[in-house]
Amino acid sequence: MKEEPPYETVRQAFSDFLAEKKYRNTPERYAILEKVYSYDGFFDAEMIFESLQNEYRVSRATVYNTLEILSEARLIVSHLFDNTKVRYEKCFTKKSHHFLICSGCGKIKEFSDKQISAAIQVKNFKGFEISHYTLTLYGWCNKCKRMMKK
Amino acid sequence: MKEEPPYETVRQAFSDFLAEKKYRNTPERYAILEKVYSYDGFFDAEMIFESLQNEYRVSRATVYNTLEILSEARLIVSHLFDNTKVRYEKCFTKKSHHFLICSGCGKIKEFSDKQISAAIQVKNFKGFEISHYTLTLYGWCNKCKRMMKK
DNA sequence: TTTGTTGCAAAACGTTTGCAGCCTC
DNA sequence: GAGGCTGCAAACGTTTTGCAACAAA
Repeated sequence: MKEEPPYETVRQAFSDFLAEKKYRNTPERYAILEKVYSYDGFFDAEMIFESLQNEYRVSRATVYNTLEILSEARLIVSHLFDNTKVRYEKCFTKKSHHFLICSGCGKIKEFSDKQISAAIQVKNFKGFEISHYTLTLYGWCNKCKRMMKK
Repeated sequence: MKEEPPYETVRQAFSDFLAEKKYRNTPERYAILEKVYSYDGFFDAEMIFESLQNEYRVSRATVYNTLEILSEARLIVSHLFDNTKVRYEKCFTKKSHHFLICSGCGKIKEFSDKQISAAIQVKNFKGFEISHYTLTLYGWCNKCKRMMKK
């Protein structure tokens, strides 16, 4: 599941993306990219904002703006598991995201499955070019299933 | 894609669910169920609240509470396509929801695919019982793809 | 020099909560 | 009668906005 490229590659990809889109190179954007890539699991806008406070002066507005750009660049993906806030994870070029969510305790587990990926990749939509996808399975873990029966 | 049961069946299923969970039968809950099942596409909490105002006195709190119960009962499914609000659709016993979303214009299209469904149903997670799932494919429709290149 | 980007603070938005009173069971 | 459920309005937390100042190109 871990095939992370060296940070320099990520930074270069971001730089290329900014150039291509004619967006400006600002130190804030690179500071946020670096922070973002220091997380291994999910993170949200507030986490990035807070943890940058000690090292760099950035506003919330810029954090939100930059996370948007990083999503466009597909260097991160956003997930809306519940309605409380947007959560992100770095993804570089990863195209597929598979989750298992327990409706009882809300625990989120990532998984991967070659059969499923293959079935999805094979599908061809005319007039639509797929960039990435998310599959979310909802259900009940054993622990919650037991509790439900009581 | 339309295999909708008669409304009486839905109402009965709801009534059974309430009984099973020892939730009370209130007129508000049935009024909301009826309104919910009058929509063919997506709806949100505010839409239900507003359109009930003319016929019935219900509070927003009750609408939110009832939509939660209807989700538990799996008579509706909730979707978080963007971070603005929760959207619902009736679903009765439908287990799978497949969407195509254009990252340019945000248009959402539903589709179905037997191969993909089969690959997912076949998967067996020990210690986890799947109730339903959502597959969301992101990409670019032709129109937006063209605009992007300019 | 132009104008995209920033920080700041206020505002917006959907949703949740606390509480007194109501109505199922 | 007990307590789950209701309406109401205020509160909440995340995200967006407006604007003046700044700095990348």
